[in-house]
Amino acid sequence: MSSGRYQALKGMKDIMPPDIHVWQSVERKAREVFSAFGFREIRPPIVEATGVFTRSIGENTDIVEKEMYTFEDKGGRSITLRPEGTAPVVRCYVENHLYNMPPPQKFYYAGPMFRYERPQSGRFRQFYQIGAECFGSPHPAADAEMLSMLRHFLSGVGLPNLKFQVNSIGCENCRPAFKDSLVAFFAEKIDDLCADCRRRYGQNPLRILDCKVEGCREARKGAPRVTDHLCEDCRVHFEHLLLLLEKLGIPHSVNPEMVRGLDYYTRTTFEVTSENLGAQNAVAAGGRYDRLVKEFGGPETPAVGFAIGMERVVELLKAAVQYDLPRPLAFLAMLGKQAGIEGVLIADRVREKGLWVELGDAGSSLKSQMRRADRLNAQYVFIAGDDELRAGSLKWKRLSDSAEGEVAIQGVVDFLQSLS
RNA sequence: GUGGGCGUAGUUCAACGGUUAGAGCACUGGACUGUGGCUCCAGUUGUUGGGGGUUCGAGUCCCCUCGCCCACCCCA
Repeated sequence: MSSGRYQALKGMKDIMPPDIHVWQSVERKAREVFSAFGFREIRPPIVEATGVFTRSIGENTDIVEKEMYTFEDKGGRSITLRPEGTAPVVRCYVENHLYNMPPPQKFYYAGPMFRYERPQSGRFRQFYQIGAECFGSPHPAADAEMLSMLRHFLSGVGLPNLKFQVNSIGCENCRPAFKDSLVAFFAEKIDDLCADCRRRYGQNPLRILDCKVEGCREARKGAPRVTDHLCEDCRVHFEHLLLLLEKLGIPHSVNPEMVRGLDYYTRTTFEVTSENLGAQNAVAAGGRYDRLVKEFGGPETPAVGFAIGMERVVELLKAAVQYDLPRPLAFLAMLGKQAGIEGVLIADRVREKGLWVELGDAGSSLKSQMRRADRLNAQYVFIAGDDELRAGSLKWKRLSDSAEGEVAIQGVVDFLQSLS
């Protein structure tokens, strides 16, 4: 608002109380659930050589073409703030020869990503993802495990009713043929397509399938469906995955029109969406990427992963769940210089036990200290004044019901420990 | 990159082109000299985002600019 001072950059936000407590609880839940599935944390750098992203995400995707924060470092190297988490993890996996460990190797990460886009509801230039990657298993069971883990996380955090959509976009054997049949299908309808789709027709015809323009919806009726054009292996893989999802009781729908924005996906892709978000309604998304490790110079290694959009999860949770703000166990009001010294010592002993105590200002009135205790929502107020110090004890008051009592100074720590 | 909406106190918002830009909440103090919340009283808070223009006079109208929000594109 004030224009002369510094502000956070466009699309970047300070995450602070009270929201930070929601963030922390989401992260805690992710670690808990992912650990139960055998995933371990990995923390790659936030900046990578630019090639890590251009080669994996795809040269003519929007991310690479116009959304990356790319700079030159002082040595003239092109470096990029990571726009997504999978490529750095794959780079790490290959660089550290993790393919020599017994498969599958399972990792998760959490942290900021950067994309230079126009911000809008649910979309930021610095945003946070929690992601998971599983290397070394080609089986549909691995895909199912990822989706199951995602569901446990979401319902564990308080979002049990989100929509799961799955699709299979085939592999390098069947996708080219499918693309060809799409191109053939749209060839005679090209005039009915919107300007964007006419461009997509040449670049990435799959994208025409999820265009929202009415004319394009109409034009694609009767278009060939990926799921009808899968090769035998891909078809079996997908059907097995669907069977497992059924058995696991994960409500899902197959959406043959779902397309992902990154080039590296093979076979399974999936997306979890919410109707309570805005236009950017994907809460989490992911899929299988069986060729990426090899492209990074490792051995052929199948893999599957997903990423969760933190601010979207937090947004939904703030609307759905009531969070209790952390509150101090006790507030120590002090009156006069002597009490001011004694009080600091008492509080120090209590805090040593890990209990939250706030100290009042010994120079201000008891009334204002009480008011501060109330605003902090402290459970107990302890009062240290001349009378109390002479008697070697403190008065206490419980703010919820105004109950009062006395406790020996020597016994304050025990007293508070018994309360917490 | 394109389109739309909005910028007034810490915050939520008022103010027909016309006096010194107001109110609720919040904050500080008091009524209650050592007991919070409720009530009452008093007090503090502004480059009306910034710059230019029109006008006797601009928070209000016009232009530029910056920022925020929403949508497209795309995505988590």
